[in-house]
Amino acid sequence: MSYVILDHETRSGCDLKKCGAFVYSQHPTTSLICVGYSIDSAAPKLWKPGDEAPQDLFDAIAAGAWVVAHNVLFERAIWENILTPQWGWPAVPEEQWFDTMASCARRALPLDLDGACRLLGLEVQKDDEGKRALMKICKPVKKTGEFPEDPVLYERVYEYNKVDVLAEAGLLRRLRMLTQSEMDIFRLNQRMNFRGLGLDLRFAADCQAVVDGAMGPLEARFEALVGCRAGQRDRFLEWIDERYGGFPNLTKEVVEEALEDWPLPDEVRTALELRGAITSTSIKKLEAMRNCVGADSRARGLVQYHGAATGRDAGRLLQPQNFPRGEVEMGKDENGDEIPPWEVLVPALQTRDPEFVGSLFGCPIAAVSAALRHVIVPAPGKLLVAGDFSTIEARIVLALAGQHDRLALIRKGADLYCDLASTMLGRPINKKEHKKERQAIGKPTVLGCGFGMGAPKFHKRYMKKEPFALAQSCVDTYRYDWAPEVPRLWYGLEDAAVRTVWDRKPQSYNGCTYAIEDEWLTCRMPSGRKLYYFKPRPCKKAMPWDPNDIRPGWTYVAKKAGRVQTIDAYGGLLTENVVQALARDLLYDRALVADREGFPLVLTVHDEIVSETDEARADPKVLQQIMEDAPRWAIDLGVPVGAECWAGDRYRK
DNA sequence: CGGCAATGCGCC
DNA sequence: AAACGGCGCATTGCCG
Repeated sequence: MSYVILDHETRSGCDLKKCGAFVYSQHPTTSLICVGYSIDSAAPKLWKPGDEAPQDLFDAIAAGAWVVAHNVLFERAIWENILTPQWGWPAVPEEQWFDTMASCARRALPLDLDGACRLLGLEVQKDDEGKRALMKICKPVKKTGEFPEDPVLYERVYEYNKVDVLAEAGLLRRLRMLTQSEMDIFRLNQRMNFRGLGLDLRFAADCQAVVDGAMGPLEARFEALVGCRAGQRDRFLEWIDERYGGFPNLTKEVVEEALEDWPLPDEVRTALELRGAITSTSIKKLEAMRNCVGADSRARGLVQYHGAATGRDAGRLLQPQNFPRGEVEMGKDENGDEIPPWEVLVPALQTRDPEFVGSLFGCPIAAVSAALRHVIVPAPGKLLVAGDFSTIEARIVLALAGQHDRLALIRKGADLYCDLASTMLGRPINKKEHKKERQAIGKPTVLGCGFGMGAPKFHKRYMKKEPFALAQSCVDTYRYDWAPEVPRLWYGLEDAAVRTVWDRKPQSYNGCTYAIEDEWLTCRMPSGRKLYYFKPRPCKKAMPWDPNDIRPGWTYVAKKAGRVQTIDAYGGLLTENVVQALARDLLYDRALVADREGFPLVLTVHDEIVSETDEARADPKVLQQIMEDAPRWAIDLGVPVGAECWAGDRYRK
């Protein structure tokens, strides 16, 4: 198969990082510096605006060559919005585009070109000087508003471009493309990114008006009280310390505990409450929305294919995967029926009156925060149809562990949280009469204990105010009574992986097969997909409970918290990885079908599918049917799959 | 001023 | 006898 490596260099007054490739490519000041390309490993060639059209490139594409770039959404946006309309370049069929970033993602490598090449030890020259040259000419000079025209810098950028083309070619040679099933998912991801999410900009402006109206007075009150701005953490801490000791920091956890339980002086309490509203960062999404929305009110390029090593997508730009859920109560209408919060929240915010919003919901900033996801709307004449899988990770971990009794209960319609609480308390628990037991014991234990969390962490995270013994009892119940097969799964996966890394021979456990492939440890899962762990190395490690108990273990290299780190692999982690990955495979198996059968996808959120479709076809029951029609591997594994779906004219939870 | 690292916080 | 994980963005603080 023939392939073309493509790399555009551009300049613009638009901020690519803030606005994303689509808005950037449509910005009037954006233009090409050059296009570098290499056909079938030939030496890179360069096209510059004004040059004759690169006929060899067009011929290769017309003959069906793959068109490959690193972060291909950028190249596609530039091609569609500049090269075709302004320079007459022919359209590239959707199926011909490919992205070396996707190849990196599949192998759990860093997604940036430099980082991936460096970690792989690929011999491509590093061109810092070229990069600096590009940085100098890609933005207008602040004072004049003109782009620098220094020919020396341009020549330097042309060289830089060639180096990048060669680096991408190196990546492609080393990593190759994707399996067919991953290619299908990659293409669905491209479609999603091109469709984008519709934004109700008018409502976003309403929200911003409420924020603007509320924020000034809040800031003024804080500054009058404390004498510094709310963002100045260290100065505020000093101020608190003069009035009340015992604040190690100002994390949410500490502040919440202080507000609830400590006998704070009134002024400290007031200042903390004010600061909470003022420093609320989620409302910055309103600005992000303005920045990355196109002329047609849609924001594109929001979902990174396989952004996490497990295969989950990552969010970009306005990051649609972490909208606050909001803690606005359901009100009741005159018949005593619950009113969905958005039906009150949205009209209230549309008044743009912070005091009115405050009178209904307490803090106007918190109300905006809760309403952020409602800015997402379908196109006129369409509806959002969406749904999520019910407690999917808890179900997958039980299935993978072979905990058949609990799976049978789920199939009979039992509620997992009630069932666990019942096991623990030794008496029947039901959803209606024992809300508290279900919520405070059943739910955290089912969700928290599947991946090896110990009692100390469990206590700290879920029941700080309860006796430690209760936390211990939850953890013990899960491990020894409720799902004893699950700990066996942790140890089984750990043992299989350790043996594979030490002996370099494949080992399986419960349908997961670890093997050494090239520079990776792979884990082939029941879904057929493989997880990758880069540079696995044997190591010896002391057990947490006894520093003298040294056992074989292994480490791998991955990007964590933004930088490359060596990570210690242990059973709970491996289990978590496989379970998260299987949930993703289930999601995309169904998403592909939904997309094909009348529910064009616009977003996925880990266990949730969001589609946008004509009002006439917007039947959530049909989507639910698609989602619950589990693939063969999930049925064989015994995963009970359930989905809850809805249709509506605003995004919601 | 810009880049980088660390931290905090939102989601699943 | 066993340890939660997976993300990105905004902000602060530090460095050049």
